Amino acid sequence: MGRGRAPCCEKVGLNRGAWTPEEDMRLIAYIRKFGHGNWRALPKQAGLLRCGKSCRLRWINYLRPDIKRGNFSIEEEETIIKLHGLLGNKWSKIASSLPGRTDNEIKNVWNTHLKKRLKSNEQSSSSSPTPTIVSTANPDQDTPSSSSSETTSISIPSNLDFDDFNDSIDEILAIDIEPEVWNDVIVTEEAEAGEKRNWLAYLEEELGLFDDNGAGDDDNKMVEMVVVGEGDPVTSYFHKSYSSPSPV
DNA sequence: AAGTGCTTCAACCGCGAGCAT
DNA sequence: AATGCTCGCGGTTGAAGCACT
Repeated sequence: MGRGRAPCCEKVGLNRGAWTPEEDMRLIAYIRKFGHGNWRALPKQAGLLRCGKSCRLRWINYLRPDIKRGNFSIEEEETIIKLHGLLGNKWSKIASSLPGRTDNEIKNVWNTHLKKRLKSNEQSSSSSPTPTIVSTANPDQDTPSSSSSETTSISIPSNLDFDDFNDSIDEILAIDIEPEVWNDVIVTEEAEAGEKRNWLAYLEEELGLFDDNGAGDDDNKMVEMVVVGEGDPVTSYFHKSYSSPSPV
């Protein structure tokens, strides 16, 4: 308090809401090349119409390479429950004990799954002689069972080789680009990379990502910007964003 | 098939902490 | 010591997807 909170950004003229694949690509590419010394200055330098806070959040929670995507294992859930019992809503502290997991993700898991489960367990334990606290209701998979989209990730075919695409990104990154001209480089050169077209065709065919009713160029561009490399943040993005292949 | 309600989770908001000046 | 600035955290929101009717 009394420390004069500066507005995180001028909100006018900045994008808000869901990140587009192109924005993700810009952010990833910029951070891979220049790092993120100053979040406030980053979006301008990277040519992003986002506030620094938004960039930071996107990177931390979603794009950084060491993010572990996918559902939480039983062990992870047990850890969360234990640590929450000790620490309360100290999500970042809890997250530090779960490598690859973010505070935001843990918070969501707690609020959507674990809290409810504990509650129902408490209720059932008061009426049942066998109180079992922690465990997912779905032992067949390492996901908490609940409704709908528990299985949000698809399994990428093992023969997919992301390295090719990653190489082209590396080539781009090897070019000494002034941040001011970053815009043009990303959008033109990279978008023209021929091998990406092959990737797209391959992915669409293999994964049935799109129905062919003319989803439009934008949708195609989505995938184009999304597939980067195994273990790469964008692959994680891919998992999330295209988790429910539409039946072809 | 369409409508409605529920669930999930990515993203936003506001605040406090901590560092620099 | 006071002030300004950035970063990180935790709470909350709302769009999208899903299940149910």
